[in-house]
Amino acid sequence: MKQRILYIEDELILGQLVKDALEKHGFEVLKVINGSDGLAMFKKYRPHLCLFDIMLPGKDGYTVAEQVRAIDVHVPIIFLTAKVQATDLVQGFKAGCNDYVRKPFHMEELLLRVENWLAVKYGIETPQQNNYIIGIFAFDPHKQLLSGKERQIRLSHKETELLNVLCNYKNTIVSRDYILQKVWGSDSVYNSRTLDVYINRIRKYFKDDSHINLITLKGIGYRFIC
Amino acid sequence: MKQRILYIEDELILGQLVKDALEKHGFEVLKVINGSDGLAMFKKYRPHLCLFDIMLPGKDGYTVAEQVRAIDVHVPIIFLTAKVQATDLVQGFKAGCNDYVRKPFHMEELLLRVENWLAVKYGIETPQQNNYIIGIFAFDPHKQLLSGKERQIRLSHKETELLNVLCNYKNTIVSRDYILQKVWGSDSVYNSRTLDVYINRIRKYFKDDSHINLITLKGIGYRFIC
DNA sequence: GTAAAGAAACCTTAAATAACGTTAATGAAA
DNA sequence: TTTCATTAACGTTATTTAAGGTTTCTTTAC
Repeated sequence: MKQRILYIEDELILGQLVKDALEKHGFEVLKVINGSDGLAMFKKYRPHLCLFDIMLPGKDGYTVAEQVRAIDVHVPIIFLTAKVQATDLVQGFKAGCNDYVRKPFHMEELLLRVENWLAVKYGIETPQQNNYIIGIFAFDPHKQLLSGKERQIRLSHKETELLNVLCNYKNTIVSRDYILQKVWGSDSVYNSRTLDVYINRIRKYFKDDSHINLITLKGIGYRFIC
Repeated sequence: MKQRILYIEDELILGQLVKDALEKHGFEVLKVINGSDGLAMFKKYRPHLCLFDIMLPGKDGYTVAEQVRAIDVHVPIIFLTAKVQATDLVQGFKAGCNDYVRKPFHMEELLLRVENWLAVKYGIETPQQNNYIIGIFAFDPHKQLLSGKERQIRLSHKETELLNVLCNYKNTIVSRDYILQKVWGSDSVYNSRTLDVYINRIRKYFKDDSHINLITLKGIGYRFIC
C-alpha cells in the first residue's frame, strides 16, 4: 500500500514540483492549498505524514499542525519555511515528531527527511512497548490479557486492538475516525454502533478504578486517562 | 537523571561552545575528538543521543555511526556537517533515527533538534496537569470536571474548552473571535449564537459564587473575574 | 450637550438535530 | 456449543439552531 502524504502549499509551481517528485518516489500525495482544506483532508484520509508550508493564506501551518496534533499525537509533521529565526523554529518543534526544511531546499533533502521520518515512525518496529500499566491493571496486548488485582481478564481480539490504541494515546485525544481506521480498517463500520459497544466494554473493565477514565469528546473522539 | 550526549568534534573552539551550551541546558556531555574514542565511549556510557561531526581525523562520522548502529539501532544520531551535497546526505540518513545540522548552525537549532529527538525516542513527557482554582471550585480540564464544595459537575467537551480559555485569560480581556478560534476553529459558527449559549451555561455554574463574574464587553469580548 | 430612535450585539429559553450509550439479539466462526 | 463480532432498537446527552427579548452603543434632531 502506498504511503499517503498530506501536502499543504499555496505556491502553485513549487507545489506541483514537489508533488511530482513525491509521486515519482511512490507516495500518494494529497495536495491542498489552504489550512482548512488540509485539516479536512487529514481527518478524512489519515495520511502517514504531513508536509505543511508555514506561510499560508488564512490559517498558517503552525495552527493547522496544532489542530492535527489534537487528533493524532504521533503523525510526523514537516514544515516548509522561509523563516530562519530560531524563535520561529521553537513553535515548529514544540510537539515532537516534527521537523522543518528551510526554503529554498534541495528536493533530495526533502525526500530524505520524508523517508527518514516514515522509517522512524512506521518502518523500524516501534519499540513495541509490549506491556502497559493501567492503574492497578497490567495489560499485555500480545497475550490479550488484562490482569487486575484479583482476577485476570482474557480480552478478545478487537477489545485488545482497541485498548492498545487507547494506550498508545493515553492522556491525549484520539479521534473516533482514527480508532476505526486502526482497529476496523476504514471503509466498513462507519455507520454502525460497533465501536460504541466496545468502548462500553472497556469502560466496564475499568469501572471499579475511579482513577481510570475514558472520556467522550463528542464529535471528536476519546481521551483515555490513566 | 541527566540525559547523556556523546559528542565527537575535532574543532576545539566550536567543540567547547557546543559543549557549554548543551550543559547549560542540563545535558551531560561526553566530548571526544576522534572516532575511535567515540566508539569506546559509546560502548561504555551508552548515551541517549549522539552528535557527530562528519569530517574527523581517521574514521569519519559516518563510519562511527555505522558501528554505533550495529550496537544500537534506536539511538538518535545527529550529524554536524559542512557538506551540502545531497549525495552525502543519503549516507547520513540511511539508518533512520538520524538527522543532520548544516554548519554553520544556530545553537538554538541544534538544541531544538536534540530535544526533539530525545522527545521522539524517549517519550514525550505526559502533558502537565493544568488545574485551576476558581473561587471555591476546582477545575480539571483534563478530566472535564468542575468540583464545587458539595457537588461535582461533569462538563462537556465544549464547556471544558471554553472554560479553559477563560481561565487562561482570567482577569483580563479575551475576545470573542479568539474564543471562537480556539474552541470552534474559525471556519464555522461565526454567525451563530452557539457561543452565547455556552457562555450562559458557564455563568449558571458559577452563579452562586458572587466573587466569580463573567463580564461582557460588548463588541470586544469577555472578562472572567475570579 | 441631550433625548429619542435605530441598530448592533448579546442573552435566554426551548426545540431540533446529531452523536454517542446501552442492552439484547443475531449470526458467524472456531 | 461456545465465543466473538456485529447489528438492531431504543435511550441518553451534547451541540446547534431558532426565536424573541434585553442591553448597549451610535446616530441624529433639537
